[in-house]
Amino acid sequence: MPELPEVETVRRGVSRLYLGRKLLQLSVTGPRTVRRHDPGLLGLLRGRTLCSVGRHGKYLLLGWDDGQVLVAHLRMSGQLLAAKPSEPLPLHTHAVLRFSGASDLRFVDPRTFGELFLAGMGRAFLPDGGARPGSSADVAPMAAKAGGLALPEELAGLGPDALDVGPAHLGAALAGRRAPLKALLVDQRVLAGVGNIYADEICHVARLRPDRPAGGLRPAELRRLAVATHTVLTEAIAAGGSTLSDQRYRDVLGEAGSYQFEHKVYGRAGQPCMSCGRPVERATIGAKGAYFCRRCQR
DNA sequence: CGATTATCCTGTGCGC
DNA sequence: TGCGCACAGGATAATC
Repeated sequence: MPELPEVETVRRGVSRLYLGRKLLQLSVTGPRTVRRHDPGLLGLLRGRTLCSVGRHGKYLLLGWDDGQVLVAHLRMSGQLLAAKPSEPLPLHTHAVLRFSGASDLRFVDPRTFGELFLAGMGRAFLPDGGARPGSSADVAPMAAKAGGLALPEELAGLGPDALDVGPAHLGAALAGRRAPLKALLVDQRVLAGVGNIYADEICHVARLRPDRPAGGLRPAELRRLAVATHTVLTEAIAAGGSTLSDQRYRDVLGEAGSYQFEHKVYGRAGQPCMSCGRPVERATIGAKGAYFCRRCQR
């Protein structure tokens, strides 16, 4: 469900409601939600004060006053919802953060693909207890920042945040690649934050077919792609993200987004293209549905 | 190595 | 109305 605009909307809500608040208790009931390390380690956060709320791509980074970072990913169906302790727990509530002077923050996730983990806690719990290949200090993530936080080592494989990429990065990352353009837009190692909805919307604004071989884009097309990426994501954030018909995505206060009303192609197969009127087509790229206009996008 | 697919889950909507 | 099936905003391990 949540892509960059939705996660950014959640980030702003968490920041507004919980920044500077002290965590009184963190309870985890879902066995799959904290799976990268011993769930009991989250007890280390008790008594800490939230001092930064960052984001890189679709990952939320909660920074605490002792330097710890709690990472959250909502995957397909996760939600972070503020609620008073007295309100009944929704089905599929897997974790509850209790704060001083604020509502509880609940992690609700029916499909259980989402996860929470404390950054930097993985190494000690690897079977061999040793260093992982490719994680040596000389290739450590350099100056990458996400809301003032250094990027945790677990996220070192991510590309730059999609709001930070320009034509130069895209040109270098797509050069020589034969995979469809859309497949690389949703590849988090290329750029972080774009998912299935926004890849289609970006391709439409850029007037590029999602099935174009990614390496074949000309300089002018790469510039359009970079501008479209920034424009679409920025406008989607301004609209509070996209809440589809299943109403699954909600911000921290339970409010729906409105960018779904501005979708040009996503989910609109057979309906007229907003630009030219030709019916929007649906193709399959990387086992996912891809929507585009054959006339407007080439 | 790069590109494709199979898998983890629950919920929903569609066709029959 | 009810049932079975396909599919869903993602990431990643396995396979070709």
